[in-house]
Amino acid sequence: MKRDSGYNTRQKEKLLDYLIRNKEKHTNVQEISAFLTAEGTPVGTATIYRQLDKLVECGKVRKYSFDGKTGACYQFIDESKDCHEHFHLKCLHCGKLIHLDCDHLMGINEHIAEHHGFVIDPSQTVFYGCCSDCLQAEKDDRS
Amino acid sequence: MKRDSGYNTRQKEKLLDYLIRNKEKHTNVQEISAFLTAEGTPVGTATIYRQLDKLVECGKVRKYSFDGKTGACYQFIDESKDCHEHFHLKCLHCGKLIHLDCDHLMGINEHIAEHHGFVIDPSQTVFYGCCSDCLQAEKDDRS
DNA sequence: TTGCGTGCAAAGGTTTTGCATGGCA
DNA sequence: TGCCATGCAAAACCTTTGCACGCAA
Repeated sequence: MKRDSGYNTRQKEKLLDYLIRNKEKHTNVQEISAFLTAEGTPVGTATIYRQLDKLVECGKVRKYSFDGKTGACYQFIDESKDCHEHFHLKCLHCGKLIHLDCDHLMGINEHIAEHHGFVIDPSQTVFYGCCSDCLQAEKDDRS
Repeated sequence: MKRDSGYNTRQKEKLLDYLIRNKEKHTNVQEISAFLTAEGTPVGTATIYRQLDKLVECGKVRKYSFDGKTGACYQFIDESKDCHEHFHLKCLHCGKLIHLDCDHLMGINEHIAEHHGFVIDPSQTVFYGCCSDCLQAEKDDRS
């Protein structure tokens, strides 16, 4: 993981500002671009991609790509939440991201490291599936 | 999930044949196209996508979207193998994809369903981290 | 004959890249 | 001043779509 070297530019500042303000949700390049343009401080698409790459590279932002069609999602990593210590669940229906603090699950790391020689990076790993709300909604639909 | 209705065409046959022959690995449209072309029985890209969609639709093939850049991966579902869904490990360093058949890990599903009300879709879930080869290589680098 | 399947090319969308210019340190 | 960052446009990719023609049933 690289360090956050580089110049401080208006674009970089605006982008980071937006990401931090929206750290509780996933966002994407289109959204960022639209917002910054609306704010009167537009930033070129290429620049957004390049800066996001760096932020991902130095561990400040998490990148999710689960569907090539909709494009990648990005989210600022809230240090105070200690996201390296737990897994994430993402609902494929409503897009909700769930932070999962569970000691039982953290045992997965050890198991896989021991039995499969593979070291998992929880901050990059997301379980995809369907959350309880959406399961309930589906059930209601059928009845 | 739909049924496998439709005509039997040369293209469909060739595609399915390729998928079955390579059921132990993930493949993608580019690979399929290249192979069929090399075989002297080329199939149009659009047709491959359309047929794959149908196969996914009727549950014969699983589709993976790891990261938008490399495009989606497809794999024939081997019914006979009692090939329950398994998880995948993807090495962030060398990009290797590891299929992980492990009963212990499948217990995760039950745990999360029971304790967290969330139903995981293993076909969409990938553990990211570092494989044993790359861990070894890193160790060697440092020494 | 009917209507789905196919191939081609074009379109769509996301992400990357080349290159000249701009701006931080 | 020396680089890195930016912006624009073009390119690169993956995937979908429109349309005329082909082919299975």
